[in-house]
Amino acid sequence: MPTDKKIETSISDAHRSTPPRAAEKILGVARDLFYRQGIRAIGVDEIVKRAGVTKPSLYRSFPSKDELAASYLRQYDLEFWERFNEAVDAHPGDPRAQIIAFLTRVGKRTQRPEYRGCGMTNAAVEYPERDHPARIVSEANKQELRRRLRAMASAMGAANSDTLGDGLLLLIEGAYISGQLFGEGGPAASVARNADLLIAASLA
Amino acid sequence: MPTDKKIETSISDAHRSTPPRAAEKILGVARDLFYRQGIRAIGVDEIVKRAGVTKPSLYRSFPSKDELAASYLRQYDLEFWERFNEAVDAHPGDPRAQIIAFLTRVGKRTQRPEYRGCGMTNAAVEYPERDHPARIVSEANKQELRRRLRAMASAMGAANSDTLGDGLLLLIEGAYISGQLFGEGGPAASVARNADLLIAASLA
DNA sequence: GACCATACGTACCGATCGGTAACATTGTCA
DNA sequence: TGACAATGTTACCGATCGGTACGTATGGTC
Repeated sequence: MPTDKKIETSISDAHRSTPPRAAEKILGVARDLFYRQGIRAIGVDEIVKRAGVTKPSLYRSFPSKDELAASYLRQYDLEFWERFNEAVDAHPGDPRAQIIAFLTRVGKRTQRPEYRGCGMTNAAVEYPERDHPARIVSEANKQELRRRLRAMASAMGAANSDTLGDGLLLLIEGAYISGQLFGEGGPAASVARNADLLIAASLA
Repeated sequence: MPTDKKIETSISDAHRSTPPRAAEKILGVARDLFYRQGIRAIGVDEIVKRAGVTKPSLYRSFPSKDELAASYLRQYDLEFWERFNEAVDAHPGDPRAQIIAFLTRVGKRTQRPEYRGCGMTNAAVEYPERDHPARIVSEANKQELRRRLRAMASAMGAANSDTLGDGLLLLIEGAYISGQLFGEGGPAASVARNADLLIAASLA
Protein backbone atom coordinates (compact mmCIF):
# COMPACT_ATOMS: atom_id res chain seq x y z
CA MET A 1 0.00 0.00 0.00
CA PRO A 2 2.65 2.60 0.84
CA THR A 3 4.42 1.76 -2.42
CA ASP A 4 1.39 2.88 -4.35
CA LYS A 5 1.37 6.67 -4.44
CA LYS A 6 5.07 7.04 -4.94
CA ILE A 7 4.73 8.87 -8.20
CA GLU A 8 6.95 11.81 -7.45
CA THR A 9 6.40 13.99 -10.47
CA SER A 10 8.77 16.90 -10.83
CA ILE A 11 6.43 19.42 -9.27
CA SER A 12 7.78 22.71 -7.97
CA ASP A 13 7.88 21.54 -4.36
CA ALA A 14 9.89 18.52 -5.44
CA HIS A 15 11.95 17.66 -2.41
CA ARG A 16 9.24 18.26 0.18
CA SER A 17 5.90 16.59 -0.29
CA THR A 18 4.77 16.85 3.33
CA PRO A 19 7.35 18.79 5.42
CA PRO A 20 5.91 22.09 6.69
CA ARG A 21 2.43 20.76 6.69
CA ALA A 22 2.09 21.41 10.41
CA ALA A 23 2.63 25.15 10.15
CA GLU A 24 -0.16 25.53 7.64
CA LYS A 25 -2.60 23.49 9.66
CA ILE A 26 -1.71 25.50 12.76
CA LEU A 27 -2.14 28.83 11.01
CA GLY A 28 -5.43 27.71 9.53
CA VAL A 29 -6.85 26.69 12.87
CA ALA A 30 -5.42 29.73 14.63
CA ARG A 31 -6.94 31.99 12.05
CA ASP A 32 -10.36 30.50 12.60
CA LEU A 33 -10.24 30.49 16.39
CA PHE A 34 -8.56 33.88 16.75
CA TYR A 35 -11.15 35.50 14.54
CA ARG A 36 -14.18 33.88 16.09
CA GLN A 37 -13.25 33.91 19.76
CA GLY A 38 -10.52 36.49 20.01
CA ILE A 39 -6.78 36.09 20.36
CA ARG A 40 -6.56 36.39 24.12
CA ALA A 41 -9.45 33.98 24.55
CA ILE A 42 -7.65 31.14 22.77
CA GLY A 43 -4.74 29.26 24.26
CA VAL A 44 -2.04 27.53 22.30
CA ASP A 45 -3.13 24.19 23.71
CA GLU A 46 -6.48 24.43 22.02
CA ILE A 47 -4.91 25.46 18.74
CA VAL A 48 -2.58 22.49 18.61
CA LYS A 49 -5.32 20.14 19.76
CA ARG A 50 -7.69 21.20 17.00
CA ALA A 51 -4.91 21.21 14.44
CA GLY A 52 -4.00 17.67 15.37
CA VAL A 53 -0.41 18.57 16.13
CA THR A 54 1.64 19.07 19.27
CA LYS A 55 2.90 22.15 21.00
CA PRO A 56 6.55 21.85 20.03
CA SER A 57 5.44 21.81 16.40
CA LEU A 58 3.83 25.16 16.89
CA TYR A 59 6.92 26.65 18.45
CA ARG A 60 9.13 25.31 15.69
CA SER A 61 7.16 27.27 13.13
CA PHE A 62 6.31 30.32 15.21
CA PRO A 63 8.56 31.93 17.81
CA SER A 64 5.66 32.81 20.12
CA LYS A 65 1.90 33.03 20.37
CA ASP A 66 2.15 36.76 19.75
CA GLU A 67 4.00 36.11 16.51
CA LEU A 68 1.45 33.50 15.53
CA ALA A 69 -1.20 36.14 16.03
CA ALA A 70 0.81 38.53 13.87
CA SER A 71 1.05 35.87 11.16
CA TYR A 72 -2.69 35.41 11.30
CA LEU A 73 -3.12 39.14 10.79
CA ARG A 74 -0.64 39.26 7.94
CA GLN A 75 -2.71 36.66 6.16
CA TYR A 76 -5.84 38.62 7.03
CA ASP A 77 -4.20 41.68 5.53
CA LEU A 78 -3.64 39.91 2.22
CA GLU A 79 -7.22 38.73 2.03
CA PHE A 80 -8.50 42.15 2.99
CA TRP A 81 -6.73 43.87 0.12
CA GLU A 82 -7.91 41.14 -2.20
CA ARG A 83 -11.49 42.01 -1.35
CA PHE A 84 -10.79 45.72 -1.52
CA ASN A 85 -9.05 45.58 -4.87
CA GLU A 86 -11.76 43.37 -6.25
CA ALA A 87 -14.21 46.19 -5.75
CA VAL A 88 -11.71 48.68 -7.16
CA ASP A 89 -11.02 46.62 -10.25
CA ALA A 90 -14.73 46.22 -10.92
CA HIS A 91 -15.08 49.96 -11.56
CA PRO A 92 -11.93 51.26 -13.24
CA GLY A 93 -11.51 55.01 -13.05
CA ASP A 94 -14.62 55.47 -10.94
CA PRO A 95 -13.54 55.80 -7.29
CA ARG A 96 -17.02 56.57 -6.08
CA ALA A 97 -18.40 53.38 -7.58
CA GLN A 98 -15.40 51.51 -6.20
CA ILE A 99 -16.14 52.64 -2.66
CA ILE A 100 -19.83 51.91 -2.93
CA ALA A 101 -19.13 48.47 -4.35
CA PHE A 102 -16.77 47.71 -1.50
CA LEU A 103 -19.18 49.00 1.13
CA THR A 104 -22.10 47.14 -0.33
CA ARG A 105 -20.19 43.95 0.16
CA VAL A 106 -19.09 44.99 3.64
CA GLY A 107 -22.68 45.75 4.54
CA LYS A 108 -23.74 42.30 3.41
CA ARG A 109 -20.94 40.53 5.21
CA THR A 110 -21.72 42.29 8.47
CA GLN A 111 -25.25 40.86 8.39
CA ARG A 112 -24.10 37.29 8.42
CA PRO A 113 -24.62 35.58 11.77
CA GLU A 114 -21.05 34.37 12.07
CA TYR A 115 -19.67 37.84 11.40
CA ARG A 116 -17.28 38.91 14.11
CA GLY A 117 -15.96 42.21 12.86
CA CYS A 118 -12.60 43.09 11.38
CA GLY A 119 -9.78 40.92 12.63
CA MET A 120 -7.44 43.89 12.47
CA THR A 121 -9.67 46.16 14.47
CA ASN A 122 -10.40 43.48 17.04
CA ALA A 123 -6.72 42.74 17.52
CA ALA A 124 -5.99 46.42 18.12
CA VAL A 125 -8.67 46.49 20.80
CA GLU A 126 -7.27 43.38 22.42
CA TYR A 127 -3.71 44.68 22.42
CA PRO A 128 -3.44 48.39 23.23
CA GLU A 129 0.34 48.23 23.64
CA ARG A 130 1.89 49.97 20.64
CA ASP A 131 4.77 47.55 20.27
CA HIS A 132 2.78 44.35 20.29
CA PRO A 133 3.46 42.30 17.12
CA ALA A 134 -0.24 41.90 16.38
CA ARG A 135 -0.99 45.56 16.84
CA ILE A 136 1.86 46.63 14.59
CA VAL A 137 0.35 44.65 11.72
CA SER A 138 -3.08 46.02 12.50
CA GLU A 139 -1.96 49.64 12.61
CA ALA A 140 -0.06 49.33 9.35
CA ASN A 141 -3.16 47.96 7.67
CA LYS A 142 -5.30 50.82 8.92
CA GLN A 143 -2.78 53.46 7.96
CA GLU A 144 -2.70 52.12 4.44
CA LEU A 145 -6.48 51.96 4.29
CA ARG A 146 -6.66 55.57 5.36
CA ARG A 147 -4.14 56.56 2.72
CA ARG A 148 -6.08 54.84 -0.03
CA LEU A 149 -9.44 56.22 1.05
CA ARG A 150 -8.07 59.73 1.09
CA ALA A 151 -6.55 59.21 -2.33
CA MET A 152 -9.86 57.98 -3.66
CA ALA A 153 -11.67 60.92 -2.13
CA SER A 154 -9.19 63.18 -3.84
CA ALA A 155 -9.74 61.41 -7.14
CA MET A 156 -13.45 62.01 -6.76
CA GLY A 157 -12.72 65.70 -6.79
CA ALA A 158 -13.85 66.39 -3.25
CA ALA A 159 -12.96 69.86 -2.08
CA ASN A 160 -11.96 68.63 1.35
CA SER A 161 -10.78 65.20 0.28
CA ASP A 162 -8.98 64.31 3.51
CA THR A 163 -12.14 64.91 5.50
CA LEU A 164 -14.18 62.78 3.15
CA GLY A 165 -11.60 60.01 3.15
CA ASP A 166 -11.56 60.02 6.92
CA GLY A 167 -15.35 60.10 7.01
CA LEU A 168 -15.47 56.99 4.88
CA LEU A 169 -13.01 55.32 7.20
CA LEU A 170 -15.20 56.17 10.18
CA LEU A 171 -18.20 54.63 8.46
CA ILE A 172 -16.24 51.50 7.61
CA GLU A 173 -14.93 51.02 11.13
CA GLY A 174 -18.38 51.73 12.47
CA ALA A 175 -19.79 49.03 10.21
CA TYR A 176 -17.21 46.50 11.41
CA ILE A 177 -18.06 47.13 15.04
CA SER A 178 -21.81 47.49 14.62
CA GLY A 179 -21.90 44.31 12.62
CA GLN A 180 -20.71 42.26 15.55
CA LEU A 181 -22.62 44.31 18.10
CA PHE A 182 -26.07 44.29 16.54
CA GLY A 183 -26.00 41.33 14.21
CA GLU A 184 -28.66 41.10 11.53
CA GLY A 185 -30.72 44.22 11.02
CA GLY A 186 -28.08 46.40 12.62
CA PRO A 187 -26.83 49.82 11.53
CA ALA A 188 -24.07 48.30 9.42
CA ALA A 189 -26.65 47.36 6.79
CA SER A 190 -26.92 51.02 5.83
CA VAL A 191 -23.20 51.73 5.49
CA ALA A 192 -23.23 51.96 1.69
CA ARG A 193 -26.26 54.25 1.64
CA ASN A 194 -24.75 56.54 4.22
CA ALA A 195 -21.42 56.60 2.45
CA ASP A 196 -23.15 57.56 -0.76
CA LEU A 197 -24.92 60.41 1.00
CA LEU A 198 -21.70 61.59 2.58
CA ILE A 199 -19.90 61.51 -0.76
CA ALA A 200 -22.69 63.43 -2.43
CA ALA A 201 -22.58 66.09 0.27
CA SER A 202 -18.80 66.34 0.03
CA LEU A 203 -18.81 66.83 -3.73
CA ALA A 204 -21.45 69.54 -3.71
CA MET B 1 -7.94 62.41 67.25
CA PRO B 2 -10.63 59.92 66.36
CA THR B 3 -13.03 61.95 68.51
CA ASP B 4 -12.49 64.88 66.22
CA LYS B 5 -14.43 64.27 63.04
CA LYS B 6 -17.37 62.72 64.76
CA ILE B 7 -19.75 65.31 63.51
CA GLU B 8 -22.22 62.92 62.09
CA THR B 9 -24.65 65.26 60.45
CA SER B 10 -27.78 63.61 59.28
CA ILE B 11 -26.43 63.03 55.82
CA SER B 12 -27.98 60.36 53.71
CA ASP B 13 -25.22 57.86 54.41
CA ALA B 14 -25.56 58.47 58.12
CA HIS B 15 -24.85 55.15 59.71
CA ARG B 16 -21.82 54.20 57.61
CA SER B 17 -18.85 56.49 57.35
CA THR B 18 -16.31 53.87 56.30
CA PRO B 19 -17.95 50.43 55.93
CA PRO B 20 -18.19 49.48 52.24
CA ARG B 21 -15.05 51.31 51.39
CA ALA B 22 -13.40 48.24 49.85
CA ALA B 23 -15.96 47.70 47.12
CA GLU B 24 -15.61 51.25 45.92
CA LYS B 25 -11.85 51.13 45.88
CA ILE B 26 -11.95 47.87 43.97
CA LEU B 27 -14.42 49.18 41.42
CA GLY B 28 -12.40 52.35 41.00
CA VAL B 29 -9.19 50.50 40.31
CA ALA B 30 -10.92 47.92 38.12
CA ARG B 31 -12.50 50.67 36.11
CA ASP B 32 -9.16 52.29 35.45
CA LEU B 33 -7.30 49.09 34.61
CA PHE B 34 -10.10 47.50 32.59
CA TYR B 35 -10.45 50.59 30.47
CA ARG B 36 -6.77 51.16 29.86
CA GLN B 37 -5.51 47.63 29.43
CA GLY B 38 -8.61 45.62 28.64
CA ILE B 39 -10.65 43.29 30.81
CA ARG B 40 -9.03 40.03 29.77
CA ALA B 41 -5.59 41.54 30.17
CA ILE B 42 -6.08 42.32 33.84
CA GLY B 43 -6.15 39.66 36.54
CA VAL B 44 -7.96 39.95 39.83
CA ASP B 45 -4.65 39.76 41.68
CA GLU B 46 -3.48 42.99 40.14
CA ILE B 47 -6.75 44.70 40.91
CA VAL B 48 -6.68 43.85 44.59
CA LYS B 49 -2.99 44.67 44.82
CA ARG B 50 -3.46 48.15 43.37
CA ALA B 51 -6.60 48.71 45.42
CA GLY B 52 -4.75 47.86 48.58
CA VAL B 53 -7.22 45.16 49.51
CA THR B 54 -7.21 41.38 49.44
CA LYS B 55 -8.83 38.90 47.16
CA PRO B 56 -11.53 37.71 49.55
CA SER B 57 -12.67 41.32 49.85
CA LEU B 58 -13.22 41.43 46.13
CA TYR B 59 -15.26 38.26 46.13
CA ARG B 60 -17.36 39.47 49.05
CA SER B 61 -18.50 42.46 47.00
CA PHE B 62 -18.58 40.86 43.55
CA PRO B 63 -19.61 37.29 42.75
CA SER B 64 -17.03 36.91 39.99
CA LYS B 65 -14.59 38.78 37.79
CA ASP B 66 -17.13 38.75 34.99
CA GLU B 67 -19.65 40.45 37.26
CA LEU B 68 -17.04 42.97 38.34
CA ALA B 69 -16.53 43.75 34.68
CA ALA B 70 -20.28 44.15 34.27
CA SER B 71 -20.34 46.53 37.24
CA TYR B 72 -17.57 48.55 35.66
CA LEU B 73 -19.64 48.81 32.49
CA ARG B 74 -22.80 49.76 34.36
CA GLN B 75 -20.89 52.66 35.86
CA TYR B 76 -19.51 53.48 32.44
CA ASP B 77 -23.05 53.47 31.13
CA LEU B 78 -24.13 56.07 33.68
CA GLU B 79 -21.22 58.35 32.86
CA PHE B 80 -21.81 57.93 29.16
CA TRP B 81 -25.39 59.12 29.36
CA GLU B 82 -24.28 61.97 31.56
CA ARG B 83 -22.01 63.17 28.80
CA PHE B 84 -24.61 62.54 26.15
CA ASN B 85 -27.39 64.34 27.96
CA GLU B 86 -25.08 67.21 28.73
CA ALA B 87 -24.83 67.89 25.01
CA VAL B 88 -28.55 67.39 24.60
CA ASP B 89 -29.44 69.77 27.40
CA ALA B 90 -27.15 72.43 25.98
CA HIS B 91 -29.33 72.78 22.88
CA PRO B 92 -32.97 72.25 23.85
CA GLY B 93 -35.25 71.49 20.92
CA ASP B 94 -32.38 71.42 18.42
CA PRO B 95 -31.41 67.78 17.83
CA ARG B 96 -28.96 68.64 15.12
CA ALA B 97 -27.04 70.96 17.40
CA GLN B 98 -27.24 68.36 20.14
CA ILE B 99 -25.59 65.73 17.97
CA ILE B 100 -22.92 68.09 16.75
CA ALA B 101 -22.16 69.23 20.29
CA PHE B 102 -21.81 65.65 21.43
CA LEU B 103 -19.63 64.68 18.49
CA THR B 104 -17.44 67.73 18.87
CA ARG B 105 -16.64 66.58 22.37
CA VAL B 106 -16.16 63.00 21.23
CA GLY B 107 -13.78 64.18 18.55
CA LYS B 108 -11.74 66.06 21.11
CA ARG B 109 -11.64 63.21 23.59
CA THR B 110 -10.44 60.78 20.94
CA GLN B 111 -7.41 62.96 20.31
CA ARG B 112 -6.14 62.66 23.84
CA PRO B 113 -3.11 60.38 24.14
CA GLU B 114 -4.60 58.24 26.90
CA TYR B 115 -7.79 57.68 24.93
CA ARG B 116 -8.57 54.01 24.62
CA GLY B 117 -11.93 53.95 22.89
CA CYS B 118 -15.36 53.21 24.26
CA GLY B 119 -15.35 50.82 27.19
CA MET B 120 -18.61 49.34 25.98
CA THR B 121 -17.40 48.70 22.47
CA ASN B 122 -14.11 47.27 23.68
CA ALA B 123 -15.85 44.89 26.05
CA ALA B 124 -18.07 43.61 23.26
CA VAL B 125 -14.99 42.90 21.17
CA GLU B 126 -13.34 41.10 24.05
CA TYR B 127 -16.38 38.97 24.81
CA PRO B 128 -18.18 37.78 21.68
CA GLU B 129 -20.38 35.35 23.65
CA ARG B 130 -23.88 36.78 23.74
CA ASP B 131 -24.60 35.73 27.30
CA HIS B 132 -21.50 37.16 28.91
CA PRO B 133 -22.44 39.60 31.73
CA ALA B 134 -20.19 42.32 30.35
CA ARG B 135 -21.50 41.98 26.83
CA ILE B 136 -25.10 42.12 27.97
CA VAL B 137 -24.50 45.53 29.51
CA SER B 138 -22.64 46.66 26.43
CA GLU B 139 -25.32 45.57 24.01
CA ALA B 140 -28.05 47.23 26.03
CA ASN B 141 -26.14 50.48 25.98
CA LYS B 142 -25.70 50.35 22.23
CA GLN B 143 -29.31 49.45 21.58
CA GLU B 144 -30.41 52.45 23.59
CA LEU B 145 -27.94 54.70 21.81
CA ARG B 146 -29.27 53.54 18.49
CA ARG B 147 -32.83 54.19 19.60
CA ARG B 148 -32.02 57.72 20.69
CA LEU B 149 -30.04 58.57 17.58
CA ARG B 150 -32.87 57.40 15.37
CA ALA B 151 -35.33 59.43 17.41
CA MET B 152 -33.17 62.51 17.05
CA ALA B 153 -32.85 61.94 13.32
CA SER B 154 -36.58 61.73 13.14
CA ALA B 155 -36.95 64.93 15.14
CA MET B 156 -34.66 66.63 12.64
CA GLY B 157 -37.21 65.86 9.97
CA ALA B 158 -35.04 63.50 7.97
CA ALA B 159 -36.96 61.67 5.28
CA ASN B 160 -35.18 58.41 5.97
CA SER B 161 -34.57 58.98 9.66
CA ASP B 162 -33.60 55.44 10.54
CA THR B 163 -30.87 55.49 7.94
CA LEU B 164 -29.56 58.80 9.23
CA GLY B 165 -29.68 57.64 12.85
CA ASP B 166 -27.76 54.51 11.92
CA GLY B 167 -25.31 56.55 9.89
CA LEU B 168 -24.58 58.70 12.91
CA LEU B 169 -24.05 55.59 14.99
CA LEU B 170 -21.59 54.27 12.44
CA LEU B 171 -19.65 57.52 12.58
CA ILE B 172 -19.60 57.45 16.37
CA GLU B 173 -18.39 53.88 16.60
CA GLY B 174 -15.86 54.63 13.91
CA ALA B 175 -14.58 57.55 15.96
CA TYR B 176 -14.24 55.39 19.06
CA ILE B 177 -12.19 52.81 17.23
CA SER B 178 -10.16 55.21 15.12
CA GLY B 179 -9.35 57.24 18.19
CA GLN B 180 -7.47 54.39 19.76
CA LEU B 181 -6.05 53.13 16.46
CA PHE B 182 -4.61 56.34 15.10
CA GLY B 183 -4.19 58.53 18.15
CA GLU B 184 -3.69 62.22 17.61
CA GLY B 185 -4.34 63.49 14.10
CA GLY B 186 -6.48 60.47 13.28
CA PRO B 187 -9.75 60.33 11.37
CA ALA B 188 -11.79 60.67 14.56
CA ALA B 189 -10.94 64.37 14.64
CA SER B 190 -13.30 64.93 11.73
CA VAL B 191 -16.29 63.06 13.13
CA ALA B 192 -18.34 66.19 13.85
CA ARG B 193 -17.68 67.68 10.43
CA ASN B 194 -18.62 64.47 8.67
CA ALA B 195 -21.73 64.07 10.78
CA ASP B 196 -22.79 67.56 9.86
CA LEU B 197 -22.32 66.82 6.19
CA LEU B 198 -24.27 63.59 6.48
CA ILE B 199 -27.12 65.34 8.29
CA ALA B 200 -27.22 68.08 5.69
CA ALA B 201 -27.37 65.52 2.90
CA SER B 202 -30.11 63.58 4.69
CA LEU B 203 -32.29 66.62 5.17
CA ALA B 204 -32.05 67.80 1.59
C1' DG C 1 23.18 -0.19 5.46
C1' DA C 2 25.12 4.23 7.54
C1' DC C 3 24.09 8.80 7.81
C1' DC C 4 21.85 13.10 8.71
C1' DA C 5 18.47 16.55 8.71
C1' DT C 6 13.87 17.39 9.68
C1' DA C 7 9.55 16.88 11.89
C1' DC C 8 7.04 14.92 15.67
C1' DG C 9 5.62 13.21 20.47
C1' DT C 10 5.98 12.70 25.65
C1' DA C 11 6.51 14.90 29.50
C1' DC C 12 7.42 18.60 31.96
C1' DC C 13 8.41 23.65 33.59
C1' DG C 14 7.29 27.89 36.56
C1' DA C 15 3.83 31.35 36.53
C1' DT C 16 -0.57 32.91 36.65
C1' DC C 17 -5.46 32.25 36.14
C1' DG C 18 -10.12 32.83 38.87
C1' DG C 19 -11.79 31.48 43.23
C1' DT C 20 -12.14 29.76 48.30
C1' DA C 21 -11.68 28.05 53.39
C1' DA C 22 -10.81 29.31 57.98
C1' DC C 23 -9.72 32.56 61.18
C1' DA C 24 -8.09 37.06 63.24
C1' DT C 25 -8.99 42.05 63.54
C1' DT C 26 -11.39 46.16 63.46
C1' DG C 27 -14.86 49.82 64.06
C1' DT C 28 -19.75 50.97 65.02
C1' DC C 29 -23.73 50.74 67.34
C1' DA C 30 -26.90 49.21 70.93
C1' DT D 1 -19.72 45.52 77.24
C1' DG D 2 -21.21 42.79 73.91
C1' DA D 3 -22.90 41.74 69.45
C1' DC D 4 -22.51 42.44 64.59
C1' DA D 5 -20.89 43.28 60.13
C1' DA D 6 -17.17 44.45 57.24
C1' DT D 7 -12.33 43.84 56.31
C1' DG D 8 -7.92 41.78 56.67
C1' DT D 9 -4.61 37.63 56.81
C1' DT D 10 -2.72 33.46 55.31
C1' DA D 11 -2.73 29.70 52.88
C1' DC D 12 -4.51 27.02 49.56
C1' DC D 13 -7.18 24.92 45.30
C1' DG D 14 -7.39 22.86 40.43
C1' DA D 15 -6.93 24.58 35.90
C1' DT D 16 -4.72 26.79 32.46
C1' DC D 17 -1.26 29.95 30.73
C1' DG D 18 2.91 30.30 27.29
C1' DG D 19 6.98 27.82 26.54
C1' DT D 20 10.73 24.05 26.48
C1' DA D 21 14.18 19.87 27.20
C1' DC D 22 14.82 15.74 25.19
C1' DG D 23 14.20 11.49 23.02
C1' DT D 24 11.87 9.23 18.89
C1' DA D 25 10.19 8.35 14.14
C1' DT D 26 10.87 9.24 9.18
C1' DG D 27 12.56 9.91 4.75
C1' DG D 28 15.94 10.94 1.39
C1' DT D 29 21.16 10.51 0.00
C1' DC D 30 25.36 8.22 -0.49
